[in-house]
Amino acid sequence: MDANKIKEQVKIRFTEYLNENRHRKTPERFAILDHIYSTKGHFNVESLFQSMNSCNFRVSRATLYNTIELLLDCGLLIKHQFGENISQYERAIGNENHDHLICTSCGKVKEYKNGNLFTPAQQKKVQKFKVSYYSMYIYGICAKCLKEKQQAEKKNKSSKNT
Amino acid sequence: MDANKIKEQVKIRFTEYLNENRHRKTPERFAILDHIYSTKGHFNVESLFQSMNSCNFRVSRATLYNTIELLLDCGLLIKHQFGENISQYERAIGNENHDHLICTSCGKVKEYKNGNLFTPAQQKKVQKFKVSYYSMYIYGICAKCLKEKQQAEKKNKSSKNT
DNA sequence: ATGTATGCAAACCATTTGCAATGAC
DNA sequence: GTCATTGCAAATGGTTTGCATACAT
Repeated sequence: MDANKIKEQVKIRFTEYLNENRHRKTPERFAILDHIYSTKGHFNVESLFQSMNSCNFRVSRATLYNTIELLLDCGLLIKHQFGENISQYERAIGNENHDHLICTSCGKVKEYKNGNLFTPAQQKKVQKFKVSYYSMYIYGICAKCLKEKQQAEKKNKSSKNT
Repeated sequence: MDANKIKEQVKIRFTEYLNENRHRKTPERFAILDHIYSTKGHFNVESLFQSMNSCNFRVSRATLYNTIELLLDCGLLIKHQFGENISQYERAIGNENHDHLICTSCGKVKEYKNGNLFTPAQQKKVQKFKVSYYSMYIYGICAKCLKEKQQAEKKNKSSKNT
């Protein structure tokens, strides 16, 4: 039951994040996190909305967007935009890092697990997939924002102890 | 004047593409291609619209979208979506392949030219940029679409000689 | 009690679509 | 002359926003 271990871990991490940032620990937020970590593949807001409502838990789209924002911010969720105008998401933890093969004709996305060894320039055909170009996106925090964030945290902590 | 050489080349390639696909060679299409290949960085439809109209050439947004579609299809243009809901584009030829550093806080995008040597897992700090995750997107044509495309081409050629 | 989070509905805005006029073939 | 392409304006649809209500603190 590795899956449940991961669920516990991410719940702890999310709780910490909410505490640190003075956000409320609402049932909706934890339900959404749990639901997201119950599947491995990509999803979008609409499919998550359908899936949650039909299954057991009633949430509004607004809350989904809101919570997704938080999960992105604390690094538990990854956002993708594969050319379509619908944002795709996937859980960040317990998913090995993988490349994405995106067909520019039909838009289908295949995952391609290959460690970090893949160098597209050297290898023009992958799994019967004709590569036309590739992009490496590295998401993170730039120096300026990091500095601001650290200052905000410092301020936050000092006011906590007031 | 390497830039002009590139402009010539892409113009030839675009002409070939238009011929092959029985699309008309309108002045708008070539003006847009030329304009795109006059700058190196990222742009979006709005900025291209402003830039073209203010400079010299009057085009509608609809035509921009239309032409961009063609340029994407024939591999002369690359489309990016960096989390925002505005699509970004950049010329595909004469731009060395580069990674993109995207700040998840302020949304700014920096280019990071480093051949294909960069392995983020091994190197967590790049240029004072705190990496939280990365994605490699490989765009191309999947086997199914490639087959369909080849069949369509065959059909196209036979009808050409009728 | 206080004020953040939720849910609903309306607003937003990049992109797409419909259609009459234009112009490439 | 024919029909794809253009340009305009309206429609679309994912996402955001405003606000009254609910509920975590």
